[in-house]
Amino acid sequence: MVKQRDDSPVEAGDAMRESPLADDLSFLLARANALSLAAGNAALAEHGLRARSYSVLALAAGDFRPSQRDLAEYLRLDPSQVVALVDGLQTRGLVRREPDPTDRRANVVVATDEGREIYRRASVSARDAEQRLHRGLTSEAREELGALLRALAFPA
Amino acid sequence: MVKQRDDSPVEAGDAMRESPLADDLSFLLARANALSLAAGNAALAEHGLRARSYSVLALAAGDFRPSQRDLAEYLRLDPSQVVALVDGLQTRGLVRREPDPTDRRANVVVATDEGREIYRRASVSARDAEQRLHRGLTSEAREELGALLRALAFPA
DNA sequence: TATTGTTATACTCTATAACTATA
DNA sequence: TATAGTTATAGAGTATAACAATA
Repeated sequence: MVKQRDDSPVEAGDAMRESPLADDLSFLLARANALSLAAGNAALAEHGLRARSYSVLALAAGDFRPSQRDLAEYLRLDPSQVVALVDGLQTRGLVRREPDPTDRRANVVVATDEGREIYRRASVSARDAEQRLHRGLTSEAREELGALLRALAFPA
Repeated sequence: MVKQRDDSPVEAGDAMRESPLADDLSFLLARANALSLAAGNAALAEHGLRARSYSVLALAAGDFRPSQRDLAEYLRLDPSQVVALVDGLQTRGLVRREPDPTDRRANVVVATDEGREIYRRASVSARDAEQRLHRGLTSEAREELGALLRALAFPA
């Protein structure tokens, strides 16, 4: 994420619409992500979460019983980063490490009842923030964007 | 960017296709950006650049004569980060700070001849990497993705 | 008074290597 | 031999605050 400022994020852009970067999908992706991450972190702050801890909590609150390795792969984090994220959530009582009965090396990360409740509330804030950010798009456009991003995010 | 691993980035995803995050545009944007940034940085490394220095050089190589402030706004960087980026490029002789004749506070950042040449070569590498990453999309899909990302990256 | 570039500082995120206990 | 989790460390990126020169 990049520093969030109060002024409009455009301004200089008006003069640079035809910059060498204007058609660069990597640049557009990075800038869109920076705005999205800034808005997401701001919305999650009242729940004591950030984007990464929120995404770990979201997966722990589902029915997948992901191992830490699963979390690392899905979230594109190094396993060592998952340790710190799970530690933080576990200290707050939002997730538990449970032994995987089929593999004594592995921990399964599951949300506690409180974790599920915090996740539920945080997901409302996150959704609100996202809708505010994407208010310029029709619901069809959002749908299309999701399909295109899924193709990039999870290549065949 | 997240650590780049040799194995497929999917794996855990197969079991989590229907995770609470699977439809989260912010998450998809973050994951797609992580892959894009990793590929971009890898492609730019042989030119001694990274995504951020490349984007500064790209704008300095255009016809805009951007001030450091312009660069900060367009790239969503703090002005203090631009100082460091321009310092690095200037030390390598790829850009110059020129006084803005209309505002003695401001520097205009322009690419040197060598900077333009490095940029030209780097842009080929960047384009190749991007095409490899987006090979799953038709050119119409890429066009559509660009339009949607522009709407998010540069809100009205 | 406000803005441009700058310095300084702290924090978060990313990347790598090595270790242990299991498989 | 390989994998899951962990520890440690370094480097890159993000966020704030303050200052001098200029508008």
